Order: sequence, then structure tokens, then C-alpha cells
Amino acid sequence: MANTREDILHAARGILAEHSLADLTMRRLATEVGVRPNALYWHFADKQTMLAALADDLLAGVAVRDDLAWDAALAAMAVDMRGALLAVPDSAEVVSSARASGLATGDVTERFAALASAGGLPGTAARGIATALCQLIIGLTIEEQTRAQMERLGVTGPSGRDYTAEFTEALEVILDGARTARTASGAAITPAGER
Amino acid sequence: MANTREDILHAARGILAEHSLADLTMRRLATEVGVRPNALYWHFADKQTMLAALADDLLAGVAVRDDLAWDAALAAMAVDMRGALLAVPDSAEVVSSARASGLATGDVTERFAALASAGGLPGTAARGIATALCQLIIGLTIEEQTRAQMERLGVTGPSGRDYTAEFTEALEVILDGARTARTASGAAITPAGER
DNA sequence: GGGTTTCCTGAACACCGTACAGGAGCGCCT
DNA sequence: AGGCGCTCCTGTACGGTGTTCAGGAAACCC
Repeated sequence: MANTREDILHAARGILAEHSLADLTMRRLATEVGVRPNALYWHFADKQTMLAALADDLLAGVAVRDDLAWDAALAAMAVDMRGALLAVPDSAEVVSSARASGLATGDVTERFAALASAGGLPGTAARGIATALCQLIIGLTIEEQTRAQMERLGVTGPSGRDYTAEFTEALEVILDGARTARTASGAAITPAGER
Repeated sequence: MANTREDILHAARGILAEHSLADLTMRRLATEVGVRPNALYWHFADKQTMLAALADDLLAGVAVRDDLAWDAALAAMAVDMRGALLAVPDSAEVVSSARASGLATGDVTERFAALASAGGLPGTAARGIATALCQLIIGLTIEEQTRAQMERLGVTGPSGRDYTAEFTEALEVILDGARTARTASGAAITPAGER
């Protein structure tokens, strides 16, 4: 027997997938794992901490690709992250609140920033771009998943928005800005990491 | 006597200002207004609806400026919106969840998009930029306010991050991208709304 | 085989959002 | 003048939530 942290996180993921974030209660999660609710508090300090761990888990697969030019790598990672979030309902909101609580450890923002820095962008610009990208992905996915959830419950019809198109468009705008910032910073000619 | 919606929203704002979002419970809000908890349900369908109204209220003051060039107007409105959020603790999270719930009515995103469109950007690009800006402002402010709240509770020291710098930097990147998108779309020469 | 560590149970607390029925005050109509 | 309806609120209560605390069984170590 003896459940591990991973078992619990896996069950939590399952609840999100088959139901929703509203159903992800400690009691329900416990019964899903086959345990009394308070047993969860041996593995996690509280629910917020558990959600933070779940958020880290959800984004663990989003990796940096080093076989692409810096801007293509940024784009690829952004698409990858969006895909990871879209794969699990309500996961974007989990990630958002986890990052708000400051309890999440594996910060994707840093991965984006590292990529931008490696591309030759100055530090503050790299951080800014990373933040903009992360926020765009998370925020837009929250809206998309919330909408999907509402449609699933039948309280609303389809929104008529093309989230993927909006995402692609915004991503392109940010990357354009990043390229401009790079050339303006005088890193036009083969900076470190260029391919 | 007879409390109005505005009285309640004002009290809610007060709770956010003097305490935090966690303390913004229907019961507490009721006692603050001088009323029994269930009385609130005459004014609002449920808590989520009340929070959505609060979010609209918080962003009501963020106006479009028509005395500036399109890009400067976008920047001004972004700064304005960030200021409005920073003025009330945890307001960014309220706005985020309200916009996630789909119950908020006064959509700031549309105001941004309108500004970008008036500047001569094609529709999808305008929407993308508006989304990117909104998400950046909300997301970054959530992080800043959450951090502030944690420091206030003494659970964490200062982060060492300069949120304002990050914001300015990211804003500039997005605007750069927007300008690029505009010229690329062939609107280089005095489009509608140019000044 | 005793002690420690790991994982869990039982029962409870305080609080939450919310539902339902009803009641006081007030303006309006006839 | 008196009944009606609207507005705003109270009393009470239900079911659910996160979380706590003391204790207990099994496994592991020396």
C-alpha cells in the first residue's frame, strides 16, 4: 500500500480530467486515493501546497529545446506549455494560483528567460519577455478552459473566439518585439547561443 | 438605511484594502455593511457574481485616452490599469477570477483592442495584443500583490524583483511588436486615428 | 525484540456559501 | 382608509469545506 506523493498528484490530475477544479476537494481526493481526508496532510502541509506541487507536476514536461534558434525555441516552448495546460482541464487556473501563492518551485518563467538570455537579450528584457509569454499562455488558457467548462455544464454557448489564433497572433507580436529589442541592444551579429 | 449595491462593493473594497482577499467572506462583508449574511443575496445572485461586479468596479476608472498617438495611448492605458490594480491589494486576483468566470461585463480587453484597431492594426493582431497586454498586467500584478501580502504576513522576505521594471520592459517589447505588425500590414502611412 | 519511523484512522472544530420562509417599512392605487 | 406589492432584510439551518490532534498499526533498524 503506502501511497506516495506521486500517487496523490496522479489522482488529483485524474479528478481535474474527469470532473473539474471545483471537485478537487481534499475529501474527494482522499477517497480517490483510498484513504481518509486527513491522511493527505501527512504528505502535504495544506491544500495550497498540494496544488503547488500539482502545478509543478503539470509543467514538468515543458522542456527547453536547444536544437533551434533562440526565437524558434521560445516559440516552441510556448506552444509546448500551452499544449501541456490544454491537456488537463482547469490546469491553467491551478498553475496561476500556485504561482500566485509563491509555493511553486519549478518556475517556467526562468526557463523562458534563460532561453531569451541565451539568445543574446539583455537581462531585464529577457525577464520581461518571459513574464509576458508566461502570462499570455496562462491567462489565455484560463479563459479557454473556463469557457470550455461552462459549455460542458450547459450554462453558455460557444464563445465564437478562436483562442489558438489569438495565441499565435500574440505570440508572434511578442517575438517580433523581442527580435527588435535584440537588434537594438547591439547583439545583431551571432551572439552566444545563436545557431 | 437600505444599502445599495455600491455600498456593498465599497465595503468589499475596504476589506481588500485593510485585510486581504481571504478575509473577503460573505459573512464578514455583511457585518461590515451592518446586515445579516443572507441579506447580500438580495443584491447579488452569489459570491462569484458579487466579485465580478467588484472587478468591473475596480477597472471602471481605466479609460481610453484619445489625445495620444495609438501606441502611446496603449501604453498610457496599460500603466493606468496597472495603477488601478496596484491601488487595491489582491484586486488583480479578483479581476483574474472574475474574467475567468466570464461574469465580468466591462471588458478592458476590448478597450485595448479598440485602441489597437483605431491605430490601424488588423483585427486579429489587435485582439492578440490586447490579450497580451491584459494578461501581462493582471498576471504580473497578481505576483506582485501576492508577494506583498506574504511579506506583510512575515512568511517571506522581499523578492528582490523590480516589478515595475519588468512591466515597463515587457510593455515596451509588446508595443515594439505591435508597431512591427502595423507596418508589416501596410498601414505605415497615416492610418485612421493617427495623430 | 524494543524503539523509531512511516503512514494512516476517528472524531471533532470552526467556518464557509447558500436556501427558504417570513416579516417590517414604504409607496401606490382605488 | 385600507389593502397590495415591492424592497430590503432577519432567523434558522443545511451540507460542505479545510484543518487539527491524539493515537494506532505495520515496517524497519540495531
